[in-house]
Amino acid sequence: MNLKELSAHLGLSQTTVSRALNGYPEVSEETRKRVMQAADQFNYRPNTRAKALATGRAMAIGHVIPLSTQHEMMNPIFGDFISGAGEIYSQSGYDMVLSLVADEDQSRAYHEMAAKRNVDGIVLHAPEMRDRRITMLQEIGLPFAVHGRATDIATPYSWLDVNNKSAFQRATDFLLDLGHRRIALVNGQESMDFAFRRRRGYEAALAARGITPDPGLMFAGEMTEVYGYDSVRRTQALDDPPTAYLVSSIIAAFGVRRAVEEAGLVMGRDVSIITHDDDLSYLRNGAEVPVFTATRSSVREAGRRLAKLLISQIENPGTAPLTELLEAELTVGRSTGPSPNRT
Amino acid sequence: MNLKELSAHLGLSQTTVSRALNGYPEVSEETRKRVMQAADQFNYRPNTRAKALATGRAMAIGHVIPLSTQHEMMNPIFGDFISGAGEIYSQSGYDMVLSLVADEDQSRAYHEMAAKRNVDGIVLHAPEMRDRRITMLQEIGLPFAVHGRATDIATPYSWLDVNNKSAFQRATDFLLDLGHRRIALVNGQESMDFAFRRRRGYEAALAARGITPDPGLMFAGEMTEVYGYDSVRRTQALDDPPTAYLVSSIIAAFGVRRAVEEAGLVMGRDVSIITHDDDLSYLRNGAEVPVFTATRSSVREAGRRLAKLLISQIENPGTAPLTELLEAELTVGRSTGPSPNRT
DNA sequence: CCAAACATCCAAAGCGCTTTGATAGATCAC
DNA sequence: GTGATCTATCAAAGCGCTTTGGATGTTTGG
Repeated sequence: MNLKELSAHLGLSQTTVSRALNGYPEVSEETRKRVMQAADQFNYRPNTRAKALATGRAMAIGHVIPLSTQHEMMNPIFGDFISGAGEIYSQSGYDMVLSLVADEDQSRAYHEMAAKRNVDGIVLHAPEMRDRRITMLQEIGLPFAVHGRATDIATPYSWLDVNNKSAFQRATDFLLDLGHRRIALVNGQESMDFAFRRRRGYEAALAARGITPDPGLMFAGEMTEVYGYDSVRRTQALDDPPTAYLVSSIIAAFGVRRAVEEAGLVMGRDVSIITHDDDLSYLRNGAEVPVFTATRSSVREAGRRLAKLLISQIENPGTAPLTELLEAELTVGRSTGPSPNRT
Repeated sequence: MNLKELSAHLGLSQTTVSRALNGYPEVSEETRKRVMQAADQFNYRPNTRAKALATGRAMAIGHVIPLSTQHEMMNPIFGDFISGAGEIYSQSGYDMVLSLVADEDQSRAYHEMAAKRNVDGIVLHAPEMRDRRITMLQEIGLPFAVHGRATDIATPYSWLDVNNKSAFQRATDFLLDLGHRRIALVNGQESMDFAFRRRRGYEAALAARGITPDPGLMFAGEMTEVYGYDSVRRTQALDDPPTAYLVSSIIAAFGVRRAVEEAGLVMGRDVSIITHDDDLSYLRNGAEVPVFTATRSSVREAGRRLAKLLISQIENPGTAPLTELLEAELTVGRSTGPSPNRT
């Protein structure tokens, strides 16, 4: 059933039917009601393709996912982010189109999206430190918003980010207050902007107390369970092992806990752990009392907000870029306690 | 730059340019080359919307994700599945559109997708035992393929599934061969078809050795870390605790391991664990020697294959439904060993 | 040398919608 | 009673592409 058939059946012009359905005022209430009813009865939905062509709006938002084997962006947090964003999209009538693209095709992919005009805007994921994709998208002129930020990009753009620096600074402070002095950082890949900022926060807190960061206690890598495990194994073999671990992901934190317990140490007594917690739906941090003390920020909520931000950007073209900085909350669980080395 | 402008610039008709770009034979090689070059130079890409309208093909495939809070389908395996499917889609020129839909809107969502004509086919996720969505899609007449199967649906449809029954039957057999007699099943939600089949496999293996399944050893629930942990805590409190655990997800297996180790037991000696392993990119089962003995089947590969299957279905309408049954491999790791209770 | 076959190209219709510009008829002001 | 204003409707153009059905010139066969 299409517009033509529907209007023929009603004995009205396509114009009138279209107007009636789209809520234009120049249609009598009576006919509008009649049209609505018929549309309902025949389960009429305007053909998206035709509508998009006529209006110039695709009513879709693109997410380009780098499909590299190196850093699997299709990672655990992605599902939750998408889930949050998708919620808003469906509320606002947008579709979400996902493109998985090999790293070397990134540039081509964005240009293609712009030229093919099948999305009204783009969400950029996992920005690196001075991500070339941002300037690229600025040149292309398609609305976009970044989940995260990229240090060293001068021209303004829309983004939403967690205050990673402050979160890790506060977490480090918290451990320092508990008397810990040897604090290991089990960070994500530091070419990623968020990881870089977290390290800055960690270092800033140490510096404020006159402690020089020990390179032997700082790790950067893919945030897997095994990575967390290995980091502990290596540091516990040191002469002066750390009494606390600051971890960038709850998955790695699982590995950290495993290694700690395997070494016969008790978490929260012999060794303290703070992890960043993206509040993933399938990896809840304990029930009533959190297992881990954590810097928590829901990535699903981030998805929701970034979606809103981008939609507003799309629907009000010409406005200045929007930005939003979320503060993570520091929630205390059972994984932290005073340093055993406290004098 | 659109077709009109491009052809004007070339001094050719739109027809010829279109034909040249789409590889039709009635164009001289010389002009084709000229057209190709100009298209390249101006970075011309046909407008998807217009093309879709003209051809009647959207060149997109829809994934409808139930957005229930009850069972979070946006779960860890989803990212990997999508990643595999997306790989094939981009190779074949399809876009992937994701719709997150609340459970109560499922029916409406499918009808809408069909009426709006913005996808050429649909992938159905996480089928329940006699999933109503399948018959619904059959009635609608939009091509679709199911990741998994639904018991008790008579009319044929396209699906791709892991042989869950055989996998869990073999795993149970493997444990029985090692002398285990008290084997716990830590299963997923058994309204899900895959979980139901796994239990059938488990029960079949026990029955073959004349063992009656003990309801006190069988669990069904959301496959979280804490769920795995709790299952062990409960069973180890029994008079006659199990010596082996058969687990439906590697995330739950982490929890099982944690509880086992916390109880002072050694995995692979005092207690054996076999888990199903979806071979997730960010949750690798150990390095050289797998940590867990596992029934393994890559969900990413499943995504790839199901995508191919659906595309073939779309491009050859009228052919019989396609089905594919993947066998999981049973890989031996360090989590299994002879039963300590063996006489 | 002429009709048939072929190789290239083009004008125009059509995909299903929105939107512009017009047209009737009703209502109003005076 | 008449021109102006509103109201409710419609015909037709246009979005950017593909595709049908010619048209034009060139070869080819006999």
